[in-house]
Amino acid sequence: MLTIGEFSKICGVSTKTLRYYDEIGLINPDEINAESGYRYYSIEQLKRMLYINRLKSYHFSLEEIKTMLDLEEHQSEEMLCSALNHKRNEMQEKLKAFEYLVKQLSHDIANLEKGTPIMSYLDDIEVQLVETKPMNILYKRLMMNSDDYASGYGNYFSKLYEKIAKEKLTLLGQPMTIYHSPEFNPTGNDTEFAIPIAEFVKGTRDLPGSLCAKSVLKGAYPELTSVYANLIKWIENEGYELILPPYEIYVTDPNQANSPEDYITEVYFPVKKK
Amino acid sequence: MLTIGEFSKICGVSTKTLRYYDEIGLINPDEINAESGYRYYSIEQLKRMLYINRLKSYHFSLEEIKTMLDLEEHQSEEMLCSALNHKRNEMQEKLKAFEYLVKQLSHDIANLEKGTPIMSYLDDIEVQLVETKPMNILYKRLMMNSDDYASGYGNYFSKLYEKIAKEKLTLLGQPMTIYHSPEFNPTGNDTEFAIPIAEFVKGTRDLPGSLCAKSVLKGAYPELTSVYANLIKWIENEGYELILPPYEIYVTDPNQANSPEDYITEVYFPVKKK
DNA sequence: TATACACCTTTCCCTTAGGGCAAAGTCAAT
DNA sequence: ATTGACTTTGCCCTAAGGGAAAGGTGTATA
Repeated sequence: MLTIGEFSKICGVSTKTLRYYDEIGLINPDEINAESGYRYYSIEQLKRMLYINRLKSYHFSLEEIKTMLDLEEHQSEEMLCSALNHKRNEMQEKLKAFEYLVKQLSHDIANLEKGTPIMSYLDDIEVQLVETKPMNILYKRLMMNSDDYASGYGNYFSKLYEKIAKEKLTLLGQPMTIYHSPEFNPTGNDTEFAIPIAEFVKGTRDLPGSLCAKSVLKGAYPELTSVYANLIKWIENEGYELILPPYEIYVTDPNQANSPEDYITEVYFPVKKK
Repeated sequence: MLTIGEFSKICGVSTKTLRYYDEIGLINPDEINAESGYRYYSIEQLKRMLYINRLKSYHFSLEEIKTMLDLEEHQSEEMLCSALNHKRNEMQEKLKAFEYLVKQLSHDIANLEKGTPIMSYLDDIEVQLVETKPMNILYKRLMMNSDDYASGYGNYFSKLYEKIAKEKLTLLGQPMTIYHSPEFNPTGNDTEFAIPIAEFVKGTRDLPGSLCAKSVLKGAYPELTSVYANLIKWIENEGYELILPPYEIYVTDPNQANSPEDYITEVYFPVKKK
């Protein structure tokens, strides 16, 4: 039998952690002295502890680890396997996010070394006034929550494209998103996905033309927030007001452009002079 | 002037967050109505808020962001730059760690799909009893804390190699680490770096030969914990006891082996029958 | 056998970056 | 004046422990 200190040194975990794990029932000492309250661990518990350490290194929460250990005992290996697969996908997403982060960070550093302040790109976002023509759009409008935001986009557009293909409709432009919620940003919930087409069939509507404040973003979608912010600022400063929901047009096809930095997105704010 | 709700929607940050940032002094509203306590933000504050968001996306803590914003005002761009560079290195480390993690996770999944339990490798760590010969080692013994653990290793060995080169000594084996602290694991603090050589010069000592329990690890260093744990278990089960500090021999040169999975490390526990 | 000292116990507060809820006050439109 | 949307503060909660305090144990040594 090992004292908590000995056990802790062997598995490289602090005694504090071992007491905490005892408390939440992740790993209980083999024996607890009834009088002194001293915890004693057996050498056989090492395996469990090392297993916990490994799962922790995979970024499972202690709660998840606990249920996985329970799974282990019920020998349901498929569920364990699916949990691991799920985590792997999650980690691969994070990996990609980190890669993008390092790239952008390097970009900002390069700029700063040239003497360009990091946020100066905000001043370089150009806003123009344009007059848009009315369009006939095939649309699908629904409430989005931020959960299905990432997966939802491609999904809804492909449904629209599917319909266009099946019914042999005539494509007239790039896909677009119209934000009806007052938070006109991609996590807003009342969202309309649309594609301009020629035919006036069921499921289409008119998108009226109007005077618009327009900005073009060349870069990944997270930057869109800045573009929206900038447009709002511009509208306020120039004395305009928003009269219709704003919309984005995805000029580059995400499936086709090689990297997020090359995406081109146009943002339109239908406005009139106050 | 914008209410907190309007400002929050524009920059995609919750009102709760804005109140918190006000509290910690990260971004204070341009104006606070003295009677109602309502916070009002100006459109000019957008830039600062978007800047904060960007730094947050780089995994800076709010504390760090605060000092960086102060730096900004004192126009000390070098310090800003160095902070960014430091963070980039940190993120690149994390990126590498994530890559390794995904690889190992995939490895475990593959094993599990073949029906091999994840921790079964523990049972496959072979322990042999060997008789080691005494060696003459050039050594450097010092207290390590876990901070300089990662960087320290290569450092101390290269100093030893430097001495061997300068004084034209004769190399007789691979580099090794001897753990004098009772926590015989790589974060232990009383650590001795050593390289076997032929000459009995100053700075060398005798490493006595003895009966040893030995395991060989093929894999990255984080796995060493398992090997140590396994050796301790084996010693206890077989009725041996440790009589001298354990040591590791790095059979593969980390600068030469291409990836951490190919590292070969031998772990020795000098023992005698109880 | 007494004592010193290392080790163990529990309890309480603290950490990050906010989220959730409640009670009460405020703003703007009707 | 009222309604409903918005805002205020205050309090408690999160995950995974870390740190410190006050007191009880185990064991090696004088």
